[in-house]
Amino acid sequence: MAEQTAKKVRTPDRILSTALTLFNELGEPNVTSNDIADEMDISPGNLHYHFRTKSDIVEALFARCDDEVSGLLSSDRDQTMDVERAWFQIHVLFETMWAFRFVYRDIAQLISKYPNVQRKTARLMHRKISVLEQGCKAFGVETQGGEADTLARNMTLVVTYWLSFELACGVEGTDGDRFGRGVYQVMSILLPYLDAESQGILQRLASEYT
Amino acid sequence: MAEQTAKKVRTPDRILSTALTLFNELGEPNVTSNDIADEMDISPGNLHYHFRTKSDIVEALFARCDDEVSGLLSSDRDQTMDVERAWFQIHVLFETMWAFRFVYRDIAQLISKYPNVQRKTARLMHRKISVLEQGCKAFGVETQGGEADTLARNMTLVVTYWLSFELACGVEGTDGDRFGRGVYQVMSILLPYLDAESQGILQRLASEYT
DNA sequence: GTCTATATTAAGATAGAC
DNA sequence: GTCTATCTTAATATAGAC
Repeated sequence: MAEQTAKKVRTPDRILSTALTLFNELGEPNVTSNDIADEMDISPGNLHYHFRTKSDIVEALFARCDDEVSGLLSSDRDQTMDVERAWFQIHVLFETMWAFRFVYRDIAQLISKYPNVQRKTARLMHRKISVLEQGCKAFGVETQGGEADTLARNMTLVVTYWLSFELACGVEGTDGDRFGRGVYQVMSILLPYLDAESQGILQRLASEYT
Repeated sequence: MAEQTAKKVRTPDRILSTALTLFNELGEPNVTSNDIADEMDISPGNLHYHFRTKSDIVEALFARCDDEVSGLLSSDRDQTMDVERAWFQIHVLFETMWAFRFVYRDIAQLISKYPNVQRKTARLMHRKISVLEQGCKAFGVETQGGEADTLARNMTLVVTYWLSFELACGVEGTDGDRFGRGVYQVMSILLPYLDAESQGILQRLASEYT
């Protein structure tokens, strides 16, 4: 044990982080298990010793992604809500999704191949909607007539597919501050429902971050 | 020629329509050229005679999809705009996208595999944004400060990814009137910017179609 | 135009030595 | 734990007969 901690990063972890890098860069379907082994300078046999199949790697990474996003959704629930906090939380969400962007890019493909992904994704989507609906209500959006639900669905959709959308539009991969635009795009759905002061804060944040 | 029109549908067309059905049902990456041949009860060799590669089939279908959506975007530009017309046009857009849903489901994958798809998709996205921006302006959304642009981007995003979103949420495939919700979801972004009368019409349409 | 039969390639998985 | 070498399978592409 003491020896293990002293040693370099364990091979299983290196496999996962190398796979994540390649998946993000090239798309999961375009990366073979041999590509991963090559990139790490280990043999395919060795890779197979740690993860019997490529599916195991994908599912491990997906589970990690699901955990991290899930964690973000459950934090700070009893805090008071204001525009700055919302901006910040959505920004953090984007950072995490960026770290696992292959998941969101190829989600349909992953869903059709892995039953676990299908289940967890549906669950997470509904949690996102519900968290954002609470957020909308905290900003005073009407609760009767389902307006908060409609808004929350749109916000969830924009959060989830913003990176895919930029890819489809052919936006260059300036990974630096690419999230500002996305955060604003999400928050702008809420804009007409905010009071004048909050609107001002949102506009200020937008001009600072884009 | 006269003989051809008398005959049954030509094989190349049957290949395309069978491929489209299977791609939509199972996802393009999960359908092999042999699956297509099997489904049609022709031999793989015969299929290959008409389309040298599977890529050729995919690109032909994508081009057709691009053409149809493109056509919808350029129609009726000088007509006056009202809520009912907008609703109808977005509904037609959904129907076409539904007919080619494999394209939108696996767009990232297609983009990374086919350079043509990348180019055409980026172009189409920008046209969508621009058409919807004109629409927003026709409904009186402020043109200074880029509000119309922000709204149009969100609407484009929701139009484009609504079907993927429902898939990810685990919504059952009730292909009947599944578009009403989507159309409302798109139009709801515009809702706060409409005058009272238009808002009423939109709400009526929403309750009729969902 | 359509078939049968076969070749090519590449991904994924395994066996056994070190 | 790691390697080399090999096997299986499946997708795709081709050749040549009818």
